[in-house]
Amino acid sequence: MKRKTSSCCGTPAQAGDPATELPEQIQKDLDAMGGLEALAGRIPSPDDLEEKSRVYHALSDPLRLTILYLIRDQPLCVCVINRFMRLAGSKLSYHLNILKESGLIEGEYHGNWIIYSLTETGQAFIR
Amino acid sequence: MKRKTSSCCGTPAQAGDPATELPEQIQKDLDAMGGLEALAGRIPSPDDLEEKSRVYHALSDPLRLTILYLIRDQPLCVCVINRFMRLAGSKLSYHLNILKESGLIEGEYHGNWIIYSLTETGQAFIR
DNA sequence: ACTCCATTTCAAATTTTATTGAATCAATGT
DNA sequence: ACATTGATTCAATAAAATTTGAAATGGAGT
Repeated sequence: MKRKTSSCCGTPAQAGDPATELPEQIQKDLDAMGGLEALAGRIPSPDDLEEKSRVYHALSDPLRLTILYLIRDQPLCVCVINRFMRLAGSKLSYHLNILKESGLIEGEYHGNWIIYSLTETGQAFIR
Repeated sequence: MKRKTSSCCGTPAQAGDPATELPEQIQKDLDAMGGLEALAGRIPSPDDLEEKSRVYHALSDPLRLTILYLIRDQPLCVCVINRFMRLAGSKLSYHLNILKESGLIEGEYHGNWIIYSLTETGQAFIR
């Protein structure tokens, strides 16, 4: 038995397909902004998406957020940070590294210590 | 052999400990803002941290970011979203659910379709 | 009631992240 | 040179997130 309307989404639209049925408001909005094709234009490049994801991932852990808030107003060495966190050194180091790789913090050696501070990017996220 | 200065960070500070040695700028900044104790005050509550983490985690995946950008300017049904994403239905559903649970998007049934749109929170993140 | 379709839910398999403890490295003071 | 301390790196393990495919749900039309 042949159906009156083609499926909306099961397969990509084909040249000969009858018009797709969609909820009317969606259809209206889509047309108003240029149709399906125009949608693609507002998605950032894959590289951009990767970069954003990396930053958000770094922010997605309570431990790491705590570190960021700790050094929000003044840089601190790892040892002072760990007065609060009370973590295994290697664990703290692991999280500091994720924050560093994502560009949210930077570390500077001062003799025996490494002093971590927020980068400009980091400051933008921690208010 | 007894050491002249106690360790900075190996163990929590004790009442009788001699003053901790720290890089001078750190020490100065710490004093200026009220010492170690004051630091704790600027860390959000555990609940806040969990909530923030959840939102950032939702944002930490290129697929999910793509979805957010797709519906940035107009709500879309799952089927239109998947015209672009070309994912297994269950996979798309999984990611949509993470975005929904984190409060970045919301879905509304319209007959056979579910129309997803950015929440206010979602809009704040996607510009 | 039955079918069709959009979408979700579930459980198993896979992949990615995080934790642990031991080992390493670099700077400092003796 | 040696011992000490702050911090990182490494390899193994544990835990969490993601992917997959099959099955279930629920609305709409017949």
